[in-house]
Formats: sequence, structure tokens, C-alpha cells
Amino acid sequence: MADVKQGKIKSRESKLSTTLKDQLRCQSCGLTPLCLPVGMSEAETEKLDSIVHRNTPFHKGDHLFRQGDKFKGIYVITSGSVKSYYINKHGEECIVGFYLPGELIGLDAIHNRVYSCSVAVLETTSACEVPFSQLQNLTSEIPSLQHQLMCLLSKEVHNDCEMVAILASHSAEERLASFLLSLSSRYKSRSLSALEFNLSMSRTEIASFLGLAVETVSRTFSRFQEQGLLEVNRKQVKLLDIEALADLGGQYPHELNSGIPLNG
Amino acid sequence: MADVKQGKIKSRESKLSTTLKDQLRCQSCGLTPLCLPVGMSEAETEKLDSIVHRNTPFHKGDHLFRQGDKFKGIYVITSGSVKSYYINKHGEECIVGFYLPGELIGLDAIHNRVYSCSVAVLETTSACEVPFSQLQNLTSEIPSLQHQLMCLLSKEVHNDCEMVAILASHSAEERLASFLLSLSSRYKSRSLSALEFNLSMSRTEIASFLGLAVETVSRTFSRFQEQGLLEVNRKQVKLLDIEALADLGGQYPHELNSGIPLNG
DNA sequence: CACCTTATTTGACTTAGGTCAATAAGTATT
DNA sequence: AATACTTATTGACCTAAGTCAAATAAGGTG
Repeated sequence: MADVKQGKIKSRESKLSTTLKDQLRCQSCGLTPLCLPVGMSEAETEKLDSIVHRNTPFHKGDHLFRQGDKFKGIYVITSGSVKSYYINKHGEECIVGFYLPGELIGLDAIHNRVYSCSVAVLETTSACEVPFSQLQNLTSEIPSLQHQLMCLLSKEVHNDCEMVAILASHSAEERLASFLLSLSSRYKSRSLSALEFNLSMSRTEIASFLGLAVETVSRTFSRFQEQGLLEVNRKQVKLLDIEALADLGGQYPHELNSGIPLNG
Repeated sequence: MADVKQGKIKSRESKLSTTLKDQLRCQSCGLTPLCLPVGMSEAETEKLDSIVHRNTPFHKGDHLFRQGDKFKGIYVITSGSVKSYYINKHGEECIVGFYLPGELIGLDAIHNRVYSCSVAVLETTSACEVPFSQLQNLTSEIPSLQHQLMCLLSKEVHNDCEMVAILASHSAEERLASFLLSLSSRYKSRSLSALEFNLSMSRTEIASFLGLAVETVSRTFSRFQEQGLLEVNRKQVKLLDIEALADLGGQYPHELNSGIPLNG
């Protein structure tokens, strides 16, 4: 629904109506508690807001950037979702991550100033672009911005470790269960339903991410449904037995962190 | 040999001889180009040095910290190596990473102030402990410290993405080849031999990390040896055909970064 | 609406890698 | 040095998941 509304924005940033533009400022953004402005004053948030670029929404298949591109800045998804992937030497697409609203993209490119993956949008998606050099200038002025950026980097490291743990824990059921639970908890922390959501990625994309064959993903979905763990119809998923799914997948011990405010 | 020398240090920090103590300062540490002081002046490095704790060397099986412990600070290995792991609900040890000299540990704990994994040393190991609150104070004073910390966090994100890619690329050969190449390039950037090194971890630990069975790791080593790709005898490894190993394992496109100075 | 294309599901068969078991090679202990 | 203990290797067998192929379901298009 948000997409429909945003679909009307066909023109560039400068042509946006002032009311819409107001909705798109950091100060009034619903994602603020997950994003960079955590802990910042009104005035500081305004400063941050002033360096952010908000482009026309991207459409399915559009790219935020491509692997090898010079690093310009980080992106924050505000609506929609994207995949991060690279092409291996066999020409296959390997998906390294999916990003939802409030999540930062491009953090891995800070240290060598080159994006190491391509990022393509999975559905109509809006994103804020934060030019890194300007962001860095601001961090020296605004200590809580520096702190929050570090926290978000740390959280990303944490998530990636979690993913390593999931992928190393062999079975297809464990992987898919963990994947669904991860999505669920991420939706939840965005005040969306933790139990019922739409997958924006295809089975093939899930398979690539989890290191499985498409058919295995499909079969595992079916098996979960037979077992009454969930209902699935194409992209629509309804989790029926979170407990059982957690028993399958939740191996990594960091339920520790979920729910704890980032700025502790 | 380094271990033997350090083995003599039986007393606490305060009792170290002044010459030894000098060798252990950031200003004279050989790992500086990989570590936090990158880009810092002599005076700034001295400030950093003054907050660093250097404990008696740890011995095999000792822990730097355990999962669930309150986050105190980050550690930098100066010699030896460690594993980071957690215990899953079946009571099995799941290894999430290995760390070599110059690598930072505990970065994933910044955001929620709790270590999410345990870290145990694999051989006699020295590490610097950098208390985080003090480090944070210093970052506001020293811009290049802030920058380098961010770069190291970013690099960690990058490495973890790489690991996700490796684990998702199914085959045992690909995984082991990638693992060996990763070690090789890390040794290389520490001015150690990229072709001949000792594994400080057991086959079981490699298996856990790569999401394989021990037997598979062992068999894959044997197969690589039969194919003339390497020579292996227990912990000793000599890579004979890096090219061929890279063909097997090197799927992720970030040879981009290796060799590029961190502060670019 | 009929047609085409693409995504998903399901079945049949194959295989990489897991499991179990035995052996061998180191390590540590007395 | 003899013992027990641990770690690594190798073989035999089995199973989870991959591959190939076909059927079904959605979506998109003229």
C-alpha cells in the first residue's frame, strides 16, 4: 500500500510536494529508532537530514549500486526490500543478504572504498543515500551519531556471525526455519506482523542465500506445512508454530540481544 | 619459538622487565599496520597504548571471555590464535571464527554490551585488551582512531559476508579450499609464509567451522594431496598449487581488497 | 481470452557427504 | 619405556539433498 502511494512520485526529489517531503525527513521517519538518529537531538537530526539524498523509488530489478563501483555512501532502506549478491565465476548469482526497511547497506565497503557486492531491489523500494564523506564529517561533530554508526556496524557483524552459524548448521530444515525466524523478528522490530508476512524474494533467491537447491527449499516449505508449522502459498507465509520452528532452527544463542535497545 | 620466549613471562604485567615491556608497546609493535594505530601520530599512539592492558599469555584452552559475559572491551591477538564459538542447544560446540595476530575480537558485542560467543585460545597466545569505554573516549579526541576503528569494523563485516558466501557455496572441496586460501592470505599480510604454515586448529574445529563432518575434512585433505594441490601432515600444510585451489574455492569477488591499504 | 513465459511444486533417481566402525599415529602420563 | 588417551585417517554403508524431468500455477501480453 505504501508502494502505491509512493508510486505516484514519478518526478525527482526537487519536485516532491512539501507535505510529502516533510514525511520523508529523518525527524518524522518511523524508522528513526532503528536508524542513524538514535540518541540524537532534534537539531542534530536535522543536520543529518540535510546531507541525506532521497531518490525516486526504485523498481524491481533496479540497482542501488554494482559490485566494483566506487563507494559513495551507505543506503538505508525506508520501504521495500533488496538483495545483495555477487556473480561467481560460473556466472551464477550468489545472494549474500536481504535487507529490510531500517537496515543499512554498504557497510562492508567503508574500508576499501569499493562496493564488493551488487544490490538490486526486489520490489518497489525507497532508500536514503547517506554520502559517506559528509557522514564522517558529521560524526566528529555529533558523538551520538558516531556511537550509533558503530553500534549499527557492530550489529551487522553480529548478524553476519549468526548467518555463518546458520549456514554451518547443515540441514535444510534448520536453515529455512532460521531464515523465516530471522525475517519474523526483523518484521516484528519494525512493528509489522511477526507471524504473517510476504516474502519479497523468489524461491530461487532463498535457495541461493541458504546454499540449497530451489527444489529443496520448495519441498521443505511443503514439509513444514504438512507438519502444521506454517501455512505457505507462494509468497505469503503464516507462521503457525514459532516454538517448533525455533526448536529446529534457533541454534545461535543471541536471542540475548533482540529487544534490548541499541543504545544501552 | 616466540611461544617459548613468552613462556618465561610467568608474572603479571607489572613485573615484566622494562625491555620486554618496551617491545610490547603499540609504538614498537609489528602489527601496527593492521591494527588500531593506523594513521595515528606518535603522540596519539602513545595515548592509545596507555589504555591497553597486556596480560600474561594465555594457554591452550584458556578463555578470553565467555558467551553472555558483560562486554568490557575488544581484544587484539598479538601472537598465537583463538577460536570463537558457541554451544548450541544440543550441547555441541559451533565454531564461528578463527582469529590470527592483528585481528580484533569482540566487535559484535559493541551494540548490545554482551559477548555473544566464547573465545578460547588454540595455542599459547598473547592479546591486548582495549577497554571499550576508554577507547570510545579516545576516538572523539583522535579522528584517525575513529576512522580506523570503523574501517576495521567494516573489514569484519566484509570478511563475514565472504564467509557466508563460502558456506553457501556448497561443496566440501570449495569450502576447504577457501578456508586454506583465507588463512594463506592472512598469513601473507602478516609477513608470514603464504604457502607453508601450521594449522593451530584441529580437524574437528575446521569441520565445525565449515559445516562439515570431521571425516569429510580429513578425506578432502587427502584428496587434495593426491591431486598434488598441497602436502599435508597433521597440522603442517604446504600449498603447492594456489591457482588450482583458487579455481576451486575462490568464488567471492573481493580479491579487490587484498593488498589495498586500509586507510585509502 | 488465448497464448506465452516464468515460478513453483512434485516425483524419480543419483550422489556428496554424513554416520558408524576400525585402524593408525601422535601425546601425555606414570 | 609402557600405558592410556586423543586425534586423524580410511573404509563401508546410508541418507539428505542435489539433479533431471514433468506437471501445475501465476502473471503478462497482444
